[in-house]
Amino acid sequence: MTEPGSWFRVSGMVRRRAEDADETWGEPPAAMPGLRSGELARRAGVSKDTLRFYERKGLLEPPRRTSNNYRLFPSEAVERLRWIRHALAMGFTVEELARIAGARSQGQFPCREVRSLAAAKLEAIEQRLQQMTSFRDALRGLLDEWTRRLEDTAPGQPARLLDDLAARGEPLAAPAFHLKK
Amino acid sequence: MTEPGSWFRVSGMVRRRAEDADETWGEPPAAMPGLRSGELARRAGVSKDTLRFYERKGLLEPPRRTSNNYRLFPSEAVERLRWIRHALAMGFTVEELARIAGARSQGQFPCREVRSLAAAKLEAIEQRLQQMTSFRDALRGLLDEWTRRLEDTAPGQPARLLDDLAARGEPLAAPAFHLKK
DNA sequence: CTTGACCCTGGACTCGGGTCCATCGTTTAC
DNA sequence: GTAAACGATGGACCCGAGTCCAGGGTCAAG
Repeated sequence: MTEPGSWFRVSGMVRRRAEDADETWGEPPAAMPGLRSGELARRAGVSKDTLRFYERKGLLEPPRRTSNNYRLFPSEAVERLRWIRHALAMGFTVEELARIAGARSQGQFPCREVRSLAAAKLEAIEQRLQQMTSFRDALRGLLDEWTRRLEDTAPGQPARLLDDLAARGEPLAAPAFHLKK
Repeated sequence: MTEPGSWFRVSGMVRRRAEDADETWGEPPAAMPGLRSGELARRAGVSKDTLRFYERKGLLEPPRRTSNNYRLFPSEAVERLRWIRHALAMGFTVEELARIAGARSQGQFPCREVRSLAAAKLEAIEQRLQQMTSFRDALRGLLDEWTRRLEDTAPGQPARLLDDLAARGEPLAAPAFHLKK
């Protein structure tokens, strides 16, 4: 179509500004004005779809586009994604991060909110830890007993292990944590 | 619309069998042949929908029906639901329970499987606990630091708390646990 | 005859954090 | 000129454990 190196877009659309010099294929140049999605995805260790997802959710602000509508992320986006991933790992939700990111892009620095959010997470996690710990203890006890019982039971015979569960009073713990996949 | 073929309700009603004597309203009679869904749901502390759900999933075996197609559960179902709830709380999945229940209704007693499943759960939980614990420690440390930093920062000024996250190496912990709802 | 309490059904919806897909456009290499 | 490799898009789909809904049937009492 148009020759590489000096290409105009048919009607109007004048490209060929110095900045765009690197909007071309090949190696990611050192002083490139930005990263395309694939590149960013690779560097940040997430999928391109995830990038789009974050963008939709307002967690990543819409990057500028090259003339052919490709996303061109600033290289800081890599860092941004790092903290997104850390924060998610911390238990922040995408929505919370979106709020923070939103405030930040409004020029605010919602650090106090961030901190109180984090404090709340800590709280939640402590609680969860307690639950899980007592749950683990109960489970461990149960297992020990089952093991003993199985030793006394001929193979193929019922040991009715599960009935022990029903025998206990309330459920061991609230089913409040999801073991993920 | 009287589903054809299911429990043939021909032109006349085939009611009035001795067993159906109690299929009537009012108090749950003492020696009733079974519980209707609402009653069971209430006694077991789950919703009727949940009962249907468990039934669909093979976790509860299909109860017999009264002549008007109402479910009539044996009263042991209450116990059954107790262990279901306990087991779910333990981290068993519905599917696992369905397998166990299936084996059991085949006349097998998969106690050893049950135990090893439980052992796996314990394992998973221990792991999760470790993750969460180290995560909590990191988060706590971060919070402390943030607090200190905020004290040194004028209100409205950036403290860039989140940047700390990105500064760290790998994500604090795998985002492997869901904090539920 | 109506009201209200109870029951049935299949299928859609929920939540969170993405993933997958079909279909399309753009650029480079053979 | 044509395939390969990248990019874009909206929308459907996934997991798990249920919940909710619309549209019906059944029964006793007033």
